[in-house]
Amino acid sequence: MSSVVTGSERIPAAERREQILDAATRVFGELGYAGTTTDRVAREAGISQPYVVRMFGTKERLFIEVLERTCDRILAAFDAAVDADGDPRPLAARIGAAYVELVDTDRGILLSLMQGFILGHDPAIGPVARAGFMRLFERLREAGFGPDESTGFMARGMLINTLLASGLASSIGEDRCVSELFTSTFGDKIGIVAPSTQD
Amino acid sequence: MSSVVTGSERIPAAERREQILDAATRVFGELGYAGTTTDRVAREAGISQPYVVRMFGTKERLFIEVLERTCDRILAAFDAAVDADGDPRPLAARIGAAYVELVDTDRGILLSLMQGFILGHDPAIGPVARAGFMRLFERLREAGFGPDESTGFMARGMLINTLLASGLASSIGEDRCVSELFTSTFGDKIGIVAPSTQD
DNA sequence: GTCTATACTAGGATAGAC
DNA sequence: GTCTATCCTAGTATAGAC
Repeated sequence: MSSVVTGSERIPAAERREQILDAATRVFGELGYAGTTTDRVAREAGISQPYVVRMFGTKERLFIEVLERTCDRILAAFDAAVDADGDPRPLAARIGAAYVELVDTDRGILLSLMQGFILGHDPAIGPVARAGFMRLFERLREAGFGPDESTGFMARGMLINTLLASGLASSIGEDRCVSELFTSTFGDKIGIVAPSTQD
Repeated sequence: MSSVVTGSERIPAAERREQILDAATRVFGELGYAGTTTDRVAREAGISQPYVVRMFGTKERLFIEVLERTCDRILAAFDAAVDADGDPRPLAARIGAAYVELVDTDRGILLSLMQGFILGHDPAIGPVARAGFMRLFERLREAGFGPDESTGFMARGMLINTLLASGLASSIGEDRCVSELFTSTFGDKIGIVAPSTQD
């Protein structure tokens, strides 16, 4: 659950920055770059719209910061999975699980990254998104996976992102085919995405 | 190569409709729903902005029509691959190749569909996008593929869409890792996405 | 560090002529 | 069937007070 900010006390800039980035990650993930307004981000962060702009210069720069932070976090999750010696599962299973668990921790991370990827045309954002994508791929290669296996990982990741973004998860249980699809995609981790009954 | 319309003679509504849908498919695919302006679509179709709105009512409806048409075309390509008795390759290879070849025919199709998937939050567009996604999945199931295999197909499709949208294709040859990734993703069909040398 | 007020532009949609 | 003119809202960004 992401902490929803309410008031607007006078707090250190660095901390406010993080709050804004958290809010922006959620909103960009849901509405995309063009669909997001700085005002919406501001309200979710509990501050005024001009302050968001003041702090990041432009909406574009805000998005780029979100993208980079997002990518860093996924890499950190990969690294943690690689270094988890206590875990008896094979490396591939650990990294896969780490990615799926990010959905639970903060799905804005995966969604905003996905939004960045499909913005390749944009002269400022495109290069950042492409670099992020390749950093993820390269990290898999460095972890010892071959080209095909790494590509397979990325493919499954893109499917996960798309399923989350599309909102299909809420039809699990209603539609037999959707259930099949999610079971194949998430395996025993399906509980993370399946909506609770009292929705 | 998509035919770029220039003039604006008086032509039958049905034909104009198709021109607009073609243009809209391209533009939505590149810029996303929120990022696309009806004016841009109009200019690409060689007509005035109000006429686009006049013909489709709202930008939202235009996008929904694009989405549905797009989905129909992909299903048609799948069906053609299933029914291709002359082709000696196994069914899985034929369907995979059919999807990749759509990139060549009209990459706007894949991109605009992807843009729809990512818009699940939208109350009007979300349901259409989800239905489209499931139609594709179900068609694979009907063609005889199991849940896991069908899911694998969708995953590879989402990766292809993401790679196209991100614009990474233009770095093939420049970056060793990018080349690896594209070779793994597109196999011997890589020529379709690789940019020609005199770019 | 944070706000209010506001300037300015873009863009969807409508009216109505031809 | 298609255009021009235009309305109106939304949204980024700036100025400047507190």
